[in-house]
Amino acid sequence: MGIARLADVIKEEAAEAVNSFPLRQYRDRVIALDASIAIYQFRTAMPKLFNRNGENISHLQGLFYRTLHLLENGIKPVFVFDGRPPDLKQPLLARRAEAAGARRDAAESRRAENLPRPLKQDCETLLSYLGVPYVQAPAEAEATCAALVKSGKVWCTATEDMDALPFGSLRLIRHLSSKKNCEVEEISLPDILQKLGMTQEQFVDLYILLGCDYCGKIWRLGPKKALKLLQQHGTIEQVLQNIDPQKHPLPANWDLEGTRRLFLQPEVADPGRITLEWRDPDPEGLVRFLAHEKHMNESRVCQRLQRWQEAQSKPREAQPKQRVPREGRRQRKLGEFFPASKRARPPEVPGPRPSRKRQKLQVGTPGEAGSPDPGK
DNA sequence: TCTCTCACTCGAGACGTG
DNA sequence: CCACGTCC
DNA sequence: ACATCGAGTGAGAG
Repeated sequence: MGIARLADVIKEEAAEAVNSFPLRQYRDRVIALDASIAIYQFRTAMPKLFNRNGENISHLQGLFYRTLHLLENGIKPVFVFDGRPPDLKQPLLARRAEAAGARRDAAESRRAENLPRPLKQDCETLLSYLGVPYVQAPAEAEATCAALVKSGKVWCTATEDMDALPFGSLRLIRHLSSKKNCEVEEISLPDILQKLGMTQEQFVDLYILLGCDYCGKIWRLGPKKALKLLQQHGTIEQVLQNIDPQKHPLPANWDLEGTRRLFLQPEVADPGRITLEWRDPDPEGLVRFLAHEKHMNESRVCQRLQRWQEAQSKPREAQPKQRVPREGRRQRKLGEFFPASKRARPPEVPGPRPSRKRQKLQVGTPGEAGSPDPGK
């Protein structure tokens, strides 16, 4: 909610903290993604895709395509799942549920976990077959993403949500999708703090004044004034002593300390106890799971996997100079994806299998030879 | 008059083809 | 390169 | 087996 405001403030007052880089610069970088947000977007924002059992599989399709796109660009993604929402967020969730209407007991039972159980399990299964690690956050996913960045295990957080910044994610990238453009917007937290002349604590205060999800905001105190007053007085308490309480009433049940603590000492997964490993995607497993079990269009799955494979076998695209030694890449042929039996295939598609020869997929080991650091 | 805030609406992903 | 229709 | 979230407008207050 207050996210747009923060984006505006940053663009206007700390434009130097925002840079655009081509996606290629993130080759070999570990990037944390908020899984719940992505999945929810796939599920809601899209023409819903139903398989023959009437199950909505938009999230699988979306996650499959998007993750392969990242892998093709040499990115090492790690997905972070939301845990239990903090108590301070309950009023907001309740309001949303109420606005949504009808069912409050359903909302009640759903409070513990954001995503329906089977939905999440499907995604975890898919990620496992893709060889991509995922992390279960105890609370807000953004908080754990930030902790992973701070620990150095992860290079940056990829999200459209600005929450990661007050949580302390040093780098935040946006617009990470497979658009033609391939330009990624990177926001540097240290640069923001330096340009605004603020500490992280003051930045959190700013975020609170802008109207974060965890507590109400002060009436008639928008981005411009909030920034100016905070820079002038240092803390929200000091700001409050310098504005007219009549004109700027505080919201009810305003837990300022609790909200600050939520950002500054959030409940996160311990990065020290997390090991991130990436394996090659398992094409056979993917076809089995997506096409046979979940009834995604089989030829589409295979086509996409094949494209991924071809991209693997010629990594020269990114760096024409540095050639990956041929020995470094082990190539192995896999059996046919399609089991010899054409059973599950209803004859509705007359000629869906044009080139049989290309159905053989090869698994290549992604070159460990990395490119030098991206910007700064 | 201009700036700022707030309430509202709308679009949203990835692919292949032409 | 873009606009458009399909994905199940 | 349900409803998200931010960017972009327009009205109104200070």
